[in-house]
Amino acid sequence: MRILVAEDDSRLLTQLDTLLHQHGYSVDLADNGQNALYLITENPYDVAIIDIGLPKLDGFDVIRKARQQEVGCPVLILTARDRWQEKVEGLDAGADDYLTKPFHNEELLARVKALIRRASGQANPVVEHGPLKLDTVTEELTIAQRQLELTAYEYKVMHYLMMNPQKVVSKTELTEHIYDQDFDLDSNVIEVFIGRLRKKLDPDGNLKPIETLRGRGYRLSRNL
Amino acid sequence: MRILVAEDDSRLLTQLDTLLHQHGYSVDLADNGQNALYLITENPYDVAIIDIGLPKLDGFDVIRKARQQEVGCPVLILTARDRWQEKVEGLDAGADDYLTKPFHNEELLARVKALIRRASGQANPVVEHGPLKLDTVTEELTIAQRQLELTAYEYKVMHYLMMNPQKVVSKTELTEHIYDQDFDLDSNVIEVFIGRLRKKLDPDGNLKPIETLRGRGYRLSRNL
DNA sequence: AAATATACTTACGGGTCGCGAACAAACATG
DNA sequence: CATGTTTGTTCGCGACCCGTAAGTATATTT
Repeated sequence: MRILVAEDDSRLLTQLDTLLHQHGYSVDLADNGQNALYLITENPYDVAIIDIGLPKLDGFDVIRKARQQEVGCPVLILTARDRWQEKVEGLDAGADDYLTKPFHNEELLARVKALIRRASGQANPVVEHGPLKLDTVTEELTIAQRQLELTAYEYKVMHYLMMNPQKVVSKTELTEHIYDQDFDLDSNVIEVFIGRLRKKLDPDGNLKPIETLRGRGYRLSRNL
Repeated sequence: MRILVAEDDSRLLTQLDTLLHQHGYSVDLADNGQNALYLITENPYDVAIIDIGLPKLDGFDVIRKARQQEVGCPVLILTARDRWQEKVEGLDAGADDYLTKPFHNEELLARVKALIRRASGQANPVVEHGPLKLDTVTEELTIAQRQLELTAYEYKVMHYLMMNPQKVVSKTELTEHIYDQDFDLDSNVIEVFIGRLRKKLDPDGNLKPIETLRGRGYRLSRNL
């Protein structure tokens, strides 16, 4: 999952960067509104965290202009505690949630997770698809009661697939959501991870939980 | 489905080319207005994506002159962000939708898909014809609940036929919509694909879902 | 009925794409 | 700093898909 963070206080910016990285997100950063707007229109983020008091272009405008251009990604705004009225204006501008500074890391993470879930139409933190069960809180994947040990990136791939069942997910799409800005799109990492996942999910090779559609992408098998 | 892209920024042009190719469209390119106008009057595109700021002949003129010559194909115009007022003039000139640069790839694809659907009078992403059901999101075809595995080109042929039921579709028409400019029209690929489709759709040969009208083309059987 | 045109079938080659194995690099851990 | 794990690259093999071409069948015309 890929997140945009727009915040001008550089201390807080790096803090958010490391925090989100630690929790497995890919992060792009902006320290002013112009840049934030550019990034959010150019890349498919799963969440954007935007401070209201940004230089060059304030957070409200970033959101409004992004929404004008039909950017659908969930937006979480940050406001100073003594400016809580701003939350109303922010939500009007098209934000989805807000948080007043200062905040607990856990609080932020929880909101982010909630937004991602809501966006994918999953109210529940446990995503199921046939015998597959993915608990997004504990990051555990089980297949037919058998629990699997996934590495961080294996988890990311699986997570994205489970969030988009019944859909053909191209390798580019996966790459764009799992890595940040500058990553070589011609790499074959995705193929490698799909391979590793298949081996773990289905060592004997009779279930075929991940289907390949030549030239188009991957899809979770519907008959499991 | 075949698309014309008219854009003078060569970076963006190639980006659009690859993006659309990745998603299974045939693409013709123009980097100036004159060429764009020539191509759009000469070929049956399913969508045209036209930048307003084209050299030699601007996007407005391309659209106006094309409409004068009764070119009916849906047009999506691209405008710079700070020129978003142009959208009004563009829509007046005969465009069907607009998008401001920069934009999300996903956004563009969504618009293109919507235009194609709208043009064929299909509001719904699932096209049905008798026992045939084609989901344009997952690219899955089912016939009487039985799901078929189609290859990329088999899908394209089927898609075009389903978008034009009750109509005789000639081989040339199919070729023109499925391939781009330089493709040998004397080839018999279409016949081959029709054959492959028939075998998959109707292995026993009693339904005859695709009829041949000798000398004129093919049509989906109306009594299914 | 023969000749011709059109469509269908089949088989094959070229090329692309995806997969797996092995290796290298980056990172984490003690 | 040494060791083990995770991540990402390279490369060769194999499978699949596309398009061609040649031969066969079926319709249409003469």
